[in-house]
Amino acid sequence: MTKRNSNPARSQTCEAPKRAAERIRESARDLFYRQGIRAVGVDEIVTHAGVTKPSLYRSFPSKDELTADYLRHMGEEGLARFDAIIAANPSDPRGQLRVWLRDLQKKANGKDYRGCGTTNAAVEYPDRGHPARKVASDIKNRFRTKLVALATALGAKTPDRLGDALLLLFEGVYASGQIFGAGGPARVVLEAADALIDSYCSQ
Amino acid sequence: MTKRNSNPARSQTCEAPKRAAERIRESARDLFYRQGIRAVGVDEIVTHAGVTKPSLYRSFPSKDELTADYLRHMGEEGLARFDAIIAANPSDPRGQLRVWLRDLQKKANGKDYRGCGTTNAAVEYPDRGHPARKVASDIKNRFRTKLVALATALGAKTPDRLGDALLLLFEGVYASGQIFGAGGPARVVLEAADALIDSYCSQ
DNA sequence: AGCCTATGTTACCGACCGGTACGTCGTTCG
DNA sequence: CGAACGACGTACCGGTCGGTAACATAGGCT
Repeated sequence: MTKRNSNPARSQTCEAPKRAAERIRESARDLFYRQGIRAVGVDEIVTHAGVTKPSLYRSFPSKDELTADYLRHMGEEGLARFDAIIAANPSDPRGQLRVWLRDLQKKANGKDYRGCGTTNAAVEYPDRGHPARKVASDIKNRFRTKLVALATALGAKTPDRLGDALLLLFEGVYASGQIFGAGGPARVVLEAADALIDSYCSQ
Repeated sequence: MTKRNSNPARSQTCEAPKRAAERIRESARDLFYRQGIRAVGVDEIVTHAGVTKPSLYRSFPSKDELTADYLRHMGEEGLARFDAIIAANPSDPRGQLRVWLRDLQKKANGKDYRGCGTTNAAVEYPDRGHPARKVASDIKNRFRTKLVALATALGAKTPDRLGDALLLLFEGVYASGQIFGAGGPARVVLEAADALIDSYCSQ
């Protein structure tokens, strides 16, 4: 039996869907990221969440839409984290990037690192009409824009190109991190980024 | 291994009745690469190949093994292509890399580019015990070694690190190519590689 | 009280999944 | 010739997939 929660603060103003939907979101996020989206069935999700299938389909129209929701949440969170690091180190763009990269590198060295969930979703759903793929593309485009802004702050001669070069590095860490694990190519990302910055900012 | 049983008297060339196994291989490669492995069922493969399911299971013990075979063939081919470019431009390592990169870039600009099938397979099969994943890891390790050799030829101070930096770039092109399509970050890979080489080779 | 909303319970659907038992055909060769 | 053999197809299996219908229950609200 699932334990019943006694939630005294029951306001209808925000987030009326109290438990089930959120538990499903968390479970889906966990399972989708670790095992891949197509590899996880809805039965596994509801079991992991301690709810039942109808509860899932009351909150989400389909598995595809649940997937899109998963990507949306994770993507917005990632972009917000990026912004937070930017805000925490004002007027030091190189330091901002370093913090972000070191953080990424640390995660990429984790035993069960699985790369970027957004990129992975794009791999699993190549069809550009798929709801999950649309969200993934949106997130990636916005990240690309942020990197161009960062490259501008870094003083690049061609910021859009430095931003793209850095994006290549990021995607490289995502992929190689999950393929090679600790000790993989991701170990050089800091110095590689420095090399790119120096090259694009020198005159 | 498939049994060698071609009859010399019967076949003028291995042409007219293309063997079922080979048709299956080709179809699997086509479908797996374009749509993803988990997205393609064995029924779709045999239909596309114009054969029937038992023919598949006579040549391959399981879908997982067919997948491993697909990755093995594609990977060996890719590594051989790399070697061929190296051999075609002796004593010009930078030129070798440029040829390889320009070729990759051209493919990455294709309308339905889907990145590296090996990387994609690793994304779809995170379990390191899976036969497909094992093949993928092997191919990637060998590619990494080749890049270190190239970095050595380029005269890098720390060839293993330049090789890894270049590998990050490659994986970046694979991922961003299929996400952003033409006009994506892959457009800067040539100059980014040059920047990395210069940095790692300068003293 | 009586409703409303969110959830659980059970049972079910058709489609598709990977995989197989077994029959058939055509060639080869004693 | 005709038996043996290797290549292939027909038909089918049990399980799982995403998704749904119908009904029960429990608690908060007016």
